[in-house]
Amino acid sequence: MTITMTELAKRLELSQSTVSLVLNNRDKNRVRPELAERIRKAAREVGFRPNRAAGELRRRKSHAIGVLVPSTRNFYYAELVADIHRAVRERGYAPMFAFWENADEQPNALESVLDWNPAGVITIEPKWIPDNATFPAVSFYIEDPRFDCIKLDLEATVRLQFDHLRRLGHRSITWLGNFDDLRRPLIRRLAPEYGLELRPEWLVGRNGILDFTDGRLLFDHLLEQAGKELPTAILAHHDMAAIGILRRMYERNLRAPEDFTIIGHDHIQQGQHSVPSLTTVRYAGKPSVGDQLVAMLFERFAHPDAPRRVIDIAPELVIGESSGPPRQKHP
Amino acid sequence: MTITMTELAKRLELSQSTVSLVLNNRDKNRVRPELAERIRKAAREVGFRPNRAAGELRRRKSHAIGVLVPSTRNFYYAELVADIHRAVRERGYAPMFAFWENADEQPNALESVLDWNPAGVITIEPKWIPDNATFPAVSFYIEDPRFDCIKLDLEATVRLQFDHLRRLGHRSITWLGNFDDLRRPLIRRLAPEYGLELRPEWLVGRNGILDFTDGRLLFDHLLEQAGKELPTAILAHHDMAAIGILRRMYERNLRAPEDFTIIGHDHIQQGQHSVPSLTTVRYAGKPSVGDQLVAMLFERFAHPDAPRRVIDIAPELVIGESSGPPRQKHP
DNA sequence: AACAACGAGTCATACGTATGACGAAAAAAT
DNA sequence: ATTTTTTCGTCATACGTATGACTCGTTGTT
Repeated sequence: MTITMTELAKRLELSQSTVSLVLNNRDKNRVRPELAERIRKAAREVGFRPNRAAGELRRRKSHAIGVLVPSTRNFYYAELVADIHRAVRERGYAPMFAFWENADEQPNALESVLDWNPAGVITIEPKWIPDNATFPAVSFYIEDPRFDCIKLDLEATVRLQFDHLRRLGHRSITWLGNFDDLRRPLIRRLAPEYGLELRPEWLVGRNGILDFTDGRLLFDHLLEQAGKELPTAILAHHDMAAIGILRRMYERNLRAPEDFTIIGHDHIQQGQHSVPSLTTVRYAGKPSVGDQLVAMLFERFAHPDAPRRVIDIAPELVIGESSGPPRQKHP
Repeated sequence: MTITMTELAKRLELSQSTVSLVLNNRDKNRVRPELAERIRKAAREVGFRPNRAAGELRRRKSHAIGVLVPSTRNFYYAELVADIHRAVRERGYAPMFAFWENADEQPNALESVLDWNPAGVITIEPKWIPDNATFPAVSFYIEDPRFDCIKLDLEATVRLQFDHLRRLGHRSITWLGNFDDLRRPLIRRLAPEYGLELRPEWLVGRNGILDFTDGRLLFDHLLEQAGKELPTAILAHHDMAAIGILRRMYERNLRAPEDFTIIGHDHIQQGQHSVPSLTTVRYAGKPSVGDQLVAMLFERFAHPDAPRRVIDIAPELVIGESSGPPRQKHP
């Protein structure tokens, strides 16, 4: 924000165009190499930095990428954000993040991102994108028929979890998580197929974005609401909730996997450092989800009229200490 | 990036200036209210968005705030980042984050932030800022004589921790953390004052940015390197390291606080949900550190020549389950 | 009646850069 | 010797906006 290119040119007694050509490496056959070097050297010395606003105005192209993320309290998203950040910058663009904690904040978050005229937008769990959206977008987790999308193969996920539980000898399960989550109906539908009982009174849930504390609360609800009989295994909304459940179990003098098998989802770092460590599901694959989202968006930039793409990511089971055979008699 | 103000004006058969005046609320006594309303309505209808680049170019002022953060693997920083993000946006600016994992990546991160001509910069643990920096900056944790700064009162921190340990009856301690951390010399200096022994062979450490795994490794190092006698209390670099230590203790069939008292630092969320929960130190205070950093920077914008400010933040001890009286006889 | 003050808009310009069109000199080709 | 090509630069312009200067009626003041 200090010295301009024009001023630099004046000092060198050259035209601004010449300087511009050199500094943008467009000087092939247009500027003598030694002169080019002199310009570069001078630019370095005075610490010249092109004015981004002027450049973008002239090129008629923004280098901002809007990224809409539901909270960073979920550490899975924190890691995703770091990935996206890196991938976007590697391409010479700048990510503009906006976080929303509740669904009704999303319009707001979107607005504040659009204020930056982003070249494209990446949304995680999009709940609301206006119809007159003109920018390219890619979405994650929840599908939007207008955009490219990366989905998790949730049916495969549930089947993996169920299969694991069946092998361990479990006969009953429940799900502690968000009411609206896409896995909830899947779990209800697939449970019988694996010989797993899921009583309606075991199904407790919450709305909104969940964190550790919600795991605690949901576990308490389960114990209050369920009758004498309890399931032997619990599928948690995500690892954070699972950690909250484990903590609450500890406070109630219950142990995993002896009293309940707990299975998480997301494979966040600290799930592997908890006591006990978490059995969970991860979505690996190289490149990472963040990388793929960014790659997809730039693919779309390059080919605006290519057919819409949907990528499914396959789950992997990560077996930790929180799952094991059920007790014969429940406490 | 679609309809421009000029085009909007043309459609309304008005001059671009008039539209500009209205949309920037500079229309007092210059545009008839009903006409202003008509303009606003039209703008809303076509989804007009001012071109940020043009605006910034004209106003000669960027709305970007550079934020340099050492990694987000440290969840304390993840929370700090979220705070800064919110505070910056509330002021109508946009944070440009850059993360660095090793000290030698910081120049790079800084460069990529400066490419956006930020109006100011916030740095966490700055190791390297060039001398010819022209922008205002504020730094956190490590002091830079050129910039405003928010520091933690680390001596008070160590004294709080030591006092807690003395009351519990501890006579010996060590520190598992980064070699270069500012607390290391403090701990060595203050330990005798509290009747706490700290043998040189107990002092193990690492370089760089630490996470869960480093806690594990450091604990192993300690057991390998120390002789027969071991300290009864361990100060961890931060909560992440502390959680790693707790996990490793569990694997080695050791328990906190019976075998070792563990004290963390930072008060990250999941430290309160671990088993056992962490005794740790937090830096509370309203507003949060993130808010204060941002406020400080904007204060600097408003008064570029005000004297340099340094704010010290007082620690608070948060007592969890990981600290307790030492065993009489060590295993 | 003369003039000031105000209301309601428009004009013109500058912000800093990128780039196609142009020019002049030198080199190469005929 | 003339024409063509290449080399090395400069000129001029546009990107979309914000804003001080300006104009032209209308209303108010003495």
